[in-house]
Amino acid sequence: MQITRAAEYGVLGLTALARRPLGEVVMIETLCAEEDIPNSFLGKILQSLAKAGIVKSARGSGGGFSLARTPTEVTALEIIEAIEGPIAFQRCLDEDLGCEHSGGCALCALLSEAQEQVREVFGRTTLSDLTGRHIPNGLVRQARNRSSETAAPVMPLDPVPVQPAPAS
Amino acid sequence: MQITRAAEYGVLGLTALARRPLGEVVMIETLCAEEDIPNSFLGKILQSLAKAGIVKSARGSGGGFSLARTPTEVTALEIIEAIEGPIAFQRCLDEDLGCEHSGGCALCALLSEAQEQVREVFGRTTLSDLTGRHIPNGLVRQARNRSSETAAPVMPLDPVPVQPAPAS
DNA sequence: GCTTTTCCAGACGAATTTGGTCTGGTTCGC
DNA sequence: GCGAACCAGACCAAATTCGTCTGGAAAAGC
Ligand code: SF4
Ligand code: SF4
Repeated sequence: MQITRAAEYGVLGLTALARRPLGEVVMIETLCAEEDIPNSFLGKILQSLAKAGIVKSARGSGGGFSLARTPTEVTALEIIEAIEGPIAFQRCLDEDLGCEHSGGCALCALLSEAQEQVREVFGRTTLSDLTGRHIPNGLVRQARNRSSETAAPVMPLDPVPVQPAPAS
Repeated sequence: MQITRAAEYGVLGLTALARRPLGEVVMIETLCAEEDIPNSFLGKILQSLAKAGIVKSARGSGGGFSLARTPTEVTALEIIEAIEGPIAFQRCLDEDLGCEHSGGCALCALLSEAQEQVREVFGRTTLSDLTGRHIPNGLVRQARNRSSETAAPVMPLDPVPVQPAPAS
């Protein structure tokens, strides 16, 4: 009953991208550093996202990834399903597999209801919503490392030095 | 992003039990036949349910399992969490593991919201709700087998011969 | 007290999924 | 042409899932 790491990294990676002006091209390595994601893994994840038309990729020197749409028009549901495939709580709710009992199965009905709730929550949350209230995980870790050098054991999480919102 | 088979079988097994008068003792084998569940697997699942105080077990000849509470007082959430452990969409939402970024992580907030929705749906559905609208999977399979002998390809799912609701 | 029947506890293991890495390409800018 | 970057897929280790199996232990009946 967990979201996979791939989906988690995918969403986080996109917030890193969405934090920038629309259309800016960024290398995988940069995104990984900002959100603390294993480098080559994010590469693979972004490929799925590119196929789904959420990001655009540019090869060659000066290349990287950029958002294909504005962050307000990309939902978390799209991102997650692009990476993990359709959300399905059981095989009966998966289009491909199915279950012969699904007609009269009470559990199937219950799971279907729960699943719809999840899709609703993910579906109404856009990438820009997420980016707005997100503190880049990489920054958090850096701050923690610095403070441990200077002996303070717990980091107070001061006002965060995120880049100012794009004036749009 | 799936409910495990164990949880599925657990819920189905309990509907089989709840279909009977409260307190009736039934053997694993009988329950398995009714809902089409691998025999020894259900044994293990029922052990967790017994530890959680949802069913009572009786050893020896004439033994088996019985519900420890009325079906109206057992929620699907209890059943599922007794089997799978607490529902947690990510490590940050799991009490034991946790994640150091959880403070400022937007994804964590989103997953938390989705997860609460699921818990709400499961929490308000009782075992008696489920039993009420459930057609035992074993019966469905038997009917299918019979109809395939007599050549009818699709089974119409007639009014089902489930035992009448306990007059209570 | 012996036997039969049932659950109990946990070891065991095959299959699948997850969480990545690596390699050999391909495409682009220069 | 060269180097920087993505691309496609093979590959792999670890974890999890989905069970089975075995040797008990308790209860009932004789
Ligand atoms: S929940 Fe019911 S319908 Fe869905 S897979 Fe399980 S048995 Fe089949
Ligand atoms: S969602 Fe955010 S807080 Fe939760 S585990 Fe992932 S990084 Fe940590």
